[in-house]
Amino acid sequence: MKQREIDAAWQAPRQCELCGIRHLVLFADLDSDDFQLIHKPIDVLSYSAGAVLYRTSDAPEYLFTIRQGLLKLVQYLPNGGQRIVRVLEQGDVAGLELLLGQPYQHDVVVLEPTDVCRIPVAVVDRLSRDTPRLHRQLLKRWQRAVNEADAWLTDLSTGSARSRVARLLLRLAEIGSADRFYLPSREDIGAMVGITTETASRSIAEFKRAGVIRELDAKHAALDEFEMKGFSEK
Amino acid sequence: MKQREIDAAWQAPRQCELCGIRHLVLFADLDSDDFQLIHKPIDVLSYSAGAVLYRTSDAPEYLFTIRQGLLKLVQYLPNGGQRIVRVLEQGDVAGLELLLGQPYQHDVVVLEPTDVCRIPVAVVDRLSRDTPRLHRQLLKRWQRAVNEADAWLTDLSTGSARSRVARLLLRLAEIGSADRFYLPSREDIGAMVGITTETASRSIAEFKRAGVIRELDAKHAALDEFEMKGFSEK
DNA sequence: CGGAGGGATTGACAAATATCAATGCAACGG
DNA sequence: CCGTTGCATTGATATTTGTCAATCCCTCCG
Repeated sequence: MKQREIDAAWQAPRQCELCGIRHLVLFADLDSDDFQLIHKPIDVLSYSAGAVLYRTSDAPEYLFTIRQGLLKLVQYLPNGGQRIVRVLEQGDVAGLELLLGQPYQHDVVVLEPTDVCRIPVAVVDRLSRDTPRLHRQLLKRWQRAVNEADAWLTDLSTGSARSRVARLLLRLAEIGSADRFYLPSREDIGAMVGITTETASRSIAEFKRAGVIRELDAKHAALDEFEMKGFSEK
Repeated sequence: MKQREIDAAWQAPRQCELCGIRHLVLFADLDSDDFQLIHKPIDVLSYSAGAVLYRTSDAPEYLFTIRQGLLKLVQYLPNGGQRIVRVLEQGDVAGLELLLGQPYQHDVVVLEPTDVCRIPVAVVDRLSRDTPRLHRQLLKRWQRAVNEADAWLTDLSTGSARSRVARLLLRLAEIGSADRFYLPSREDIGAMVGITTETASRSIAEFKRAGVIRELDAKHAALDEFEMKGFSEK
């Protein structure tokens, strides 16, 4: 066990340098010397749908870079209500708040099979202190989070239920591949746009009847972007 | 004119070092040497209610540190709708997105008389490149923005109209002084919590009748926190 | 003083959404 | 293969919220 951890720690710098999607991730701008500052193991982990990356109550130990997949960030109201405040995809980072000493601010749950790099917070802290090359990437990640959050407020929390759902699907379609996007459960759709499960279901059913979306399998569909934009306006 | 600008540039470092609220602002951690890197004028400006700090269409030249006051960040939907996505108070920064090369993401409008430091983006860019002491403060500002945005999604965009308004007022009460908080126009309340002006008005009127809030003047009120928390739950 | 103008409030009604309940559908395990 | 289980869908109503319009209340200005 000890040995394995040490191996991982030793290999991490090399593996990171060779990472196929490094241009997309937090460590994009680091150089060889920077990687030598990594003295704790960074593990690549895979999760399947429904798995929990972490909960707000978990010990704040790791940041996660999303290599592949889709996750939801859930936040709870004092009265028990819950709301999905964002969705993470390739290149996003979960747990940035740890860098400023905060506990995890969300529960993070896997929607589509996901691969992540699990990075000890100490590693990023150290790099953050000693290499300016990480700073810009950190700022970019924060900025992206704010932009997304603002968009969820303006796009997904305003207007009629149906148009909110339409705008959500257009957003998910941009994340997905050309003709296939992740269609969340009706309950999750409701939690994303602030409506009930039933109303979400009615909207989706209506889109299906109108032929604006076509169900491919239980969790995926294709949509007619032009038509859907019509629905998104009122 | 030229001369005045040069004077300002020369004075900025000293004035910033002596700033009475420096512990609250972006430059909190800078040292004397850092301030020598400032080669463009930082001006302190005052705005009265209704003034516009900037619009999305403005040239991206300045960041603003809020010394005092209250402002709203407004974002527009393609179909013309608008939504207030956040409110800024003392210590907050407007225009952080410029540091990453983005244009202004909001229109920023003064709600209560406001003093700001207007900082040329080049100054922050330079400091950001050359002093790590600024980084932590930048990250803190971004983090605060995300936390606020998430809270606006969960607190102010979920539940019945009345409870959203209640939660908004509780939030504003925390910003204000002990027994006096800024009570926005009904139209702004609507734009903050995603309901119509009329529904906002009905909620406020109901709170007044129930004695949960007391109007002090046109734009200020006091509230009974305990009672209001009752309303905020359903 | 009187009148104009800009919010705020209220009422009446329409429309949208939530709620409660039943049914349909498909995957899964025994 | 059949029953169970977990969603999704749909229907029937109850509530909430939006819409349209009128009135009220101030403040400002001539």
